[in-house]
Amino acid sequence: MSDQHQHTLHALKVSCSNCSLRELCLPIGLNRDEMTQLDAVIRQSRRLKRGEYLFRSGEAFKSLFAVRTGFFKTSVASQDGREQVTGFLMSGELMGLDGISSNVHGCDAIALEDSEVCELPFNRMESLGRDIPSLQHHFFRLMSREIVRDQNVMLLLGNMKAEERLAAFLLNLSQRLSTRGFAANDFILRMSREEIGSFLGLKLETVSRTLSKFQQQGWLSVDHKHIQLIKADALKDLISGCTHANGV
Amino acid sequence: MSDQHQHTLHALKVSCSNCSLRELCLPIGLNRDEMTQLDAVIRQSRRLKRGEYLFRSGEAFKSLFAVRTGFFKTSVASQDGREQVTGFLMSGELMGLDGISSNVHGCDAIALEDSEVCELPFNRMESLGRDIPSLQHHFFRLMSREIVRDQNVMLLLGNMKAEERLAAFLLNLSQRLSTRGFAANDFILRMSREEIGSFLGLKLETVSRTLSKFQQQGWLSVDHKHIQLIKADALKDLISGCTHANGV
DNA sequence: AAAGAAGCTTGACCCTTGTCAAAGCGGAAT
DNA sequence: ATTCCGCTTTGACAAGGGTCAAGCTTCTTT
Repeated sequence: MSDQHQHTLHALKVSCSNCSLRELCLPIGLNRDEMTQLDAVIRQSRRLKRGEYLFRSGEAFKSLFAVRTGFFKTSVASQDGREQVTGFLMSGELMGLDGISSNVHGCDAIALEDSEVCELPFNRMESLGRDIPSLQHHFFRLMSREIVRDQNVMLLLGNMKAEERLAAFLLNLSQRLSTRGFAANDFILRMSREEIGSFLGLKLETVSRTLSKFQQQGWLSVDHKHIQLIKADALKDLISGCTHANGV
Repeated sequence: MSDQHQHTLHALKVSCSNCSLRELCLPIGLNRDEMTQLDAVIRQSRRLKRGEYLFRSGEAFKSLFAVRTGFFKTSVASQDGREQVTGFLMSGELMGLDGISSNVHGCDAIALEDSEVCELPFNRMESLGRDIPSLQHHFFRLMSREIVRDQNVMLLLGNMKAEERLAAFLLNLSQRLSTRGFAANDFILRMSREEIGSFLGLKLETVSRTLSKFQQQGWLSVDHKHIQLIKADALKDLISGCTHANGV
C-alpha cells in the first residue's frame, strides 16, 4: 500500500521531468524560428517547495505561470477568511489569467507538492502574439477554455448533490492524470479533504463521509490520500445526466 | 407603483438607445483611422424579441456579441435538463467568449426583453487585434474580467448562504445599473424567480422567501419584479465579510 | 524516540434549504 | 372583458448537509 503510494509518486516525477511546456501547454504549429522567439521569452523555470506561494492575491501581475511539474491549487479568500479553492492545476496548465484584467493577481497560487513552473511574461507574450498569429489564437483559446471550465464548476456548485460533486471531481482528476500518461484508476490526492471540500462547496466531513460511502459500495478504495477507482462506471452513472449536455 | 414600473422601463430604453458599443464595451484609445477599421468589422446590430435565442449551445461559433440594449441570460444545460444560468448581461457586456476554445458555443444566450446586439466576427477581431495592439490588449482584459467574474460566482456558490447570495446578487445588479446611469435603488428585475434561483444555486421558493424576509426587515420593497432598495447598507453588511478580500 | 500538531473518520444532532402542495395574482390572448 | 396560464407567495414537512465533538492515525518536529 505504502509501496503503491511511493510508486505513483515516483511515476509522476519521472514522467513530468520530460514534459516540455511546448508540448503540453502550447501545442501549436510553430516553425523553427518562431520556436526560438518563444523560447527567448519563456523565462527559466522556477522551483517551489510544498506549501510555497507562487503568487498572492493583490500582488502586481506581470506573468502567467505554466505548471511544468508538480501540483498547485488556486484560491480566493473572502474578507472574513473563508477560502474558495478555484482550481487544482497539474502539468501543462496555466495560472494567473485572472490577473490580466486589473494587472493585479486575483487569487493565490500555492504549490501542493514540490513543483516547477515556467514564467511567461505577459507583455512579451502579448507582443509575440502579434508576430505569430497562431500563438495569439492559442492564447485566446486558453483563456476561453478557462471560462468553459469555470462554467462547468458553476454547474457543479449550483446543481449537483454531494455525491455527484465528488464523483465528478474524482473522474475529472482521473481523466486529467490519464491524459498525462498516469494511471487513471490509481492515484494519490495531493490535496486535503478540506481543500477538496472548499473546491466542491462542501465541508470536509461531507467529503470524508462521501468517500467512505463510495468505498462501502465497492466503487473505489480509499487509503488516506491513495485512491483506487474500482467501478469508475458506477461513478460515471452517478453523474451522467448532470454533466454538460454537449459532452464538453 | 405600476407607474413607477413603467417609468423605469422607459428610462432604460431611452438611455440605452444612445449608448454606443465603443463607449461601453470597447473603451480604449483608438485614433480615427483605427476607429474606422473597427467600425468596418462590427456588423450591423441585430434585434431580438423577448425569449428569442441569440445562439444555442452546440452551434458553430463565429462571433462574439455585445449587448447594445436590452437584457440577456446565458445558461448551460445538463443532459437531464437541469439548467444553470451562468450570467445576466446588460448593455456593453459581451457574450460568447466560451465558444472560442472549441469553435462551438458552450452556452445558450436568450434575450430576457426585446434587445439589440452588435456582432463581432471573431476572426476579423483577432486579426484587427494584431494591427491595433491596444485592441488586442483590451480583448485579453475582457476575457480575463470574465474569468474574475466567474471566480466570484464560484465564491458565491461555494461559500455563501441563501441570504448572502441574494444580497450579493441585488447589490451587483444595482451597481451595474447605476454604472449605466440608471437608478441604483429602484429597478425592475428582468428575470424570473426561477432564473435568479438557477443563477444563485437556489430553488425559486427560497428566492421568494428570502425576498419576503428582506422586505419584512424593511431593507427593500418587492412588488413582483419591481425592487426598491431601502437600506442597501443592511444588504452590504450582510455580505461584508463574504466577498472577495481585495474589493475586486 | 517522543510528543505535538495536523488531518481524517465517525457519530449525534440541528438548521437551512429543498420538496410538495395550494392558493393568489397578473398578464396575455381570445 | 373574460379566461387561462404562468409566475409568485406561503405553508407544512422532509432531508441533505452543516456543526460540534470525540477519537484515531500519520506526519513533523525536536
